[in-house]
Amino acid sequence: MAVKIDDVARVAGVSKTTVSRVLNNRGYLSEKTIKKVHDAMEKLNYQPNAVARQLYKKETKLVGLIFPTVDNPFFGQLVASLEKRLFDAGFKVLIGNSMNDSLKEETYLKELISNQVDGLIVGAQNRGIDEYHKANLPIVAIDRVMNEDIPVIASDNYMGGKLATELLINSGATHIMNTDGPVNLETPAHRRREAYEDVMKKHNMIPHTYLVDFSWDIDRKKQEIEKMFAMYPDMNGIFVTNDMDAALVWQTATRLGYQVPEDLKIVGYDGANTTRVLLPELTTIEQPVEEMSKIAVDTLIARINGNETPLEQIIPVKVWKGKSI
Amino acid sequence: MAVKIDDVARVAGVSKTTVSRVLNNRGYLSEKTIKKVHDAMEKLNYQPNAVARQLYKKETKLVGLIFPTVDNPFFGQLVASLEKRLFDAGFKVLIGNSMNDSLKEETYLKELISNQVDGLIVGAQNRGIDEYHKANLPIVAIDRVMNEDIPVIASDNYMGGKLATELLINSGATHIMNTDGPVNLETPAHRRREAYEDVMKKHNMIPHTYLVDFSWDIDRKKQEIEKMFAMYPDMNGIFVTNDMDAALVWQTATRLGYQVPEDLKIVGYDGANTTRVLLPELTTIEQPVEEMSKIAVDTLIARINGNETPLEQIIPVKVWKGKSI
DNA sequence: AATTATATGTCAACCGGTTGATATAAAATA
DNA sequence: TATTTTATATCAACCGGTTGACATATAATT
Repeated sequence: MAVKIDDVARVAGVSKTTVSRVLNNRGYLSEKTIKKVHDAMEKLNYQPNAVARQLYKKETKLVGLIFPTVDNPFFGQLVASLEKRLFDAGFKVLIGNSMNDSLKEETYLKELISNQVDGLIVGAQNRGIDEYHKANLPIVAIDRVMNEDIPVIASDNYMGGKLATELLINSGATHIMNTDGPVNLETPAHRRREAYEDVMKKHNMIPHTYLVDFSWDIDRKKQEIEKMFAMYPDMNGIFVTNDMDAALVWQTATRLGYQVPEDLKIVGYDGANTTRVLLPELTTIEQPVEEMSKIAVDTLIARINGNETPLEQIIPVKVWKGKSI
Repeated sequence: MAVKIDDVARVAGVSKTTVSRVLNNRGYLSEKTIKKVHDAMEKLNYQPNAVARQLYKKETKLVGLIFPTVDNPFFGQLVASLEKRLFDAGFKVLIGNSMNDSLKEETYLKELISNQVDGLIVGAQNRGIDEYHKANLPIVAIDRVMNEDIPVIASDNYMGGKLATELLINSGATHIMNTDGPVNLETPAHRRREAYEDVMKKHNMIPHTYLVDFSWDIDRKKQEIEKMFAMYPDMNGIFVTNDMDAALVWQTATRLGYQVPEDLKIVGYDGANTTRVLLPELTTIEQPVEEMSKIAVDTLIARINGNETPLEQIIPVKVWKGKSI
């Protein structure tokens, strides 16, 4: 049977209330009493039952994270960073990997609410989950548009798309493609494509976007990319909307006999830690993961404390110079 | 104010107990009553308070994961997989990234215990945390030796080290190095080095292991690897204990003018999803992440249910054939 | 000596569910 | 018709902390 506060009180020879006072550092306490209580806790190896406290306090110090998966350089780094910052701010993290499954995302949302999380940071990409509206809970979204009153943190996707396209043009590419996820998914990431289209038009080039769905598995992606090469044989530059796909494009290009960057120039997007170690040659647009994470956590905590926060916070991106342009 | 069970009872015109019965599907209930209650829950958008239930039931359906970080291809994939399997088994996941910080690991452990998790899966690499012994809790360790009575799941590290070294020898390398983490850390991963040493000796070669600490940052690692190249100029083969480090070795080699695999043959370890996409050219020993994850979750659930489990479960590895040997 | 500040204790209510014991009404059986 | 069985609902205690109200005792200050 687990040690409880009454056991500590008995061993320390004080009342339950006094032990609770020591635990919460409230009210008048003498050094002697504090020591007695601490000794008893030590002796019994007492760990207060957070669940009991949570029930009374209506505060769990838990934050839920709902993201597609941590098995991805960008989301892995983002979640790791969020977790660290939340830990430093005294929160524990309940995690849900929704991986393109609306039902799973909805289930997670319900369970997290049921577990009384103090707040939620959401980066999953599913649609039509109106529970978020009903959830009377502080929520912050990363790179995702949700309800009007849910603050969104995003990298400067438009600037990123613009930089990427300009890099390709300036390095001499003339037939430049773009990849993007499904258009009907309303994410700020689509601004990358908008910027690509704007820049292309400004340079009197015809934009072509090719669909590569985030949820496809590797083999499916490889097939589709191969199709793209077949459909657009003059392509000599491509802005790929994330680095994992960019790696696949590069590999396919090599397999088909293209030299990168001579025959094909590639620019990716994300620039996560892992990618920069495993594939530093890939020129890419680096998302400010640390800043996004910091602002997301700060914003969430502000909301939890009932403070006003901006509804949209856009953070500048950087170019990682590889050897693919 | 949140909706509670009494509100549902009032709206449905039944008692609190009846609502609880409906929620838990216990005792005699008429169809009519069930419908009334469901309608009321729907109408009020009721979510039961899991914390209250947890307090009474002494069961949280929470599992804690303590791992170094999810910002790493191997751990990211492993955690994603564990999370998925635990979710399917009805558990939610509380995550702690301990990143080589014993104090943080200990803090996590205490908080997870305090949060009454039903079990723990640990893959962190810190030493001397005896709280695990005191924790009267089902625990499973992945690739880590802990208490005698805590079951360990690991890939066949010895076989992996043997395969890696033999690959290098068979491809013609004659001066073969090995990297490993600190020796004083008792992890099953050291069996890779033991195998390397055994195979080298068997072939009448002198084994040399070079320390690369998992906790060093990228720049530090790069420096140390560069030092290694300076110290061992005849090196023409190397078995690197993880793929991220192997990528750094490869890059350093290229920078110093080595051709891979002509001048230097490299074999890594881990073979995670992300690595195989971003750097498929790296020949590596592939850990059976999915199997390890499955066995870890099955073992934990068995322990939670009070069943006996094997104390050590070793899972075979595979070779991923790249172009680095 | 009277007043105030400090230290500690007891008690009971509370947080929001769960559940064994118990009551009541309807249906079945004697 | 009386009694037992079955179906359904209610009551109150409980899970393990926290907290406000109130009592008491000692120490410090006026």
